[in-house]
Amino acid sequence: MVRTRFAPSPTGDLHIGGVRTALFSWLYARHCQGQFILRIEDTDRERSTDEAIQLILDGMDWLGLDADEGPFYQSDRNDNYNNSINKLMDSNHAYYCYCSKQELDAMREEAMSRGEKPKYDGRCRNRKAPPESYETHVIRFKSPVDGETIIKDLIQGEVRFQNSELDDLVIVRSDGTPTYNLSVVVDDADMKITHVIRGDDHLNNTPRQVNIFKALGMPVPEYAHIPLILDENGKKLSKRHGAASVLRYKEEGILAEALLNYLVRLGWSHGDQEVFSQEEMISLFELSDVNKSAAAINPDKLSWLNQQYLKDYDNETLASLLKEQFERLSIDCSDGPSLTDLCMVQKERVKTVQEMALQSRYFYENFEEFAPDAAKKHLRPVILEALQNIKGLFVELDSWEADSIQQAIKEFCEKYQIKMGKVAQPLRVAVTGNSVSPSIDITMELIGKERVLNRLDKALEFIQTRSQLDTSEGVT
RNA sequence: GCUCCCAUCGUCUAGUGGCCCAGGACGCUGGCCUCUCACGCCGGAAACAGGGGUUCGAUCCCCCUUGGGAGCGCCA
Repeated sequence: MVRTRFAPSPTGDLHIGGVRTALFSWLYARHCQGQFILRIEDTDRERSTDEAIQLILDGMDWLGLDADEGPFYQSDRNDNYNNSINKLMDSNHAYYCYCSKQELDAMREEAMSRGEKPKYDGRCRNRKAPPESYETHVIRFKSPVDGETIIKDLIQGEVRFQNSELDDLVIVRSDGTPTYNLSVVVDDADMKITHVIRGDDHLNNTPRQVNIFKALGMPVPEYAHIPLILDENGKKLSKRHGAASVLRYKEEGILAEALLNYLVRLGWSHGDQEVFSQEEMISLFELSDVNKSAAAINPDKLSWLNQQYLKDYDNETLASLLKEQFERLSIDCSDGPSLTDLCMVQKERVKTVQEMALQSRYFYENFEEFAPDAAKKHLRPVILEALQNIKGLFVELDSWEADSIQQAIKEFCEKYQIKMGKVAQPLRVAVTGNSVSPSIDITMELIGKERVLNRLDKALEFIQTRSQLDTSEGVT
């Protein structure tokens, strides 16, 4: 049974780099019909916050990355760590170290000046008794001195580390709490994790962890280190670019499905395919198809994918997302067309749900002014008479539906020998206030007859005022 | 500084010695469709980091250089 895990530390936002790690882990578990475990690594009590934990849970939930077990919290597992620490001490795989901070700093500095790696030199390793005076002590792991540790990474391939490069790392702090390298190993062992899938910033830690597994007599899991994600400039993720919470994408109107699809293609591919349903992702995902190099995020491509998903999205579901956006933007959508009808006509002309909300204000709210550029171009005296006449036709219409509206406009165009485009644009500006909207017939239907007629009056008035202004200024 | 990892169009990638004077996607761009916007459709420009090998033949294998990244904490 394959068991994978996602083990974030709640010290900051769950950003898309973390999400992709979670996604790969989750996909692999699902692909193998195994289990996916969520574990919160909160051993650093200073920096861990409840708020960050909640954000992680919310993010995972939004994306549908469901865990079969957990969330487990490291802060609840002290007994497990203590057991393992005792085991290591008893089996002579760990020892007390009494070195002071100053001593360690001096040691590192000296090593650097000699052009060596700043390692701990193991001076407390064979100490029989504590020194005369000391302030505190930590526990260090006895790392093997010679030989090499080989990692057969499922993505990076075989990676060899000389054990002489590894030093005796601290596994218990002076306050008695375990450090990361000890707790991951104990947790992964206890939780019977078979495949550790994580960012390749952990690759260098891996030999240390492997050695602890061995010292504990526990089976070493398989490792798969996935490359990091870079921001759009190819730099490390920062708050400004990509490192903000994934939930921000939700706020911006990105669909969970689209984000997942986007993320799965970062570092993984299946031939030329770009769009994957969740089922396809699960059945096609293989660790052996994951790339070794870092990938930069590309907001344009995410937008494009989002649009692809949007245009085929279920109207009912989309309507509820749209409602959230309206609320977020403080747009009152109670007086106007049904949200599902709106979704139907708007979903293929916008890139995000947020954009859809922003582009749909005029269905619910009256606008104060016509967009200047649009009005200047389309609401001109030459069109005054035509608008007046066509308004008359609209007034007479019994059924206010796209079909009948369309027919009225067509008849009008034929009668007066005007091209559709000549009248549709002025109409559009008149009833929406701007020059972009769905096709004019459906737009007018959804706005509603009364509003359309009112807005036409307003437009006619606008043109008249304008033509008077023009003549008084001697301009035509 | 030391150790480890990486390197195909601007970006995401296909490619596992001949199918490649390198394919797809985003973006950019020319056009078609069209009541606007968008969708859709048809075209275009755009890459194997450099140098050595190995081989009849290298994007693909090996080495070096260069360039990126990660780690070297009582952070995770």
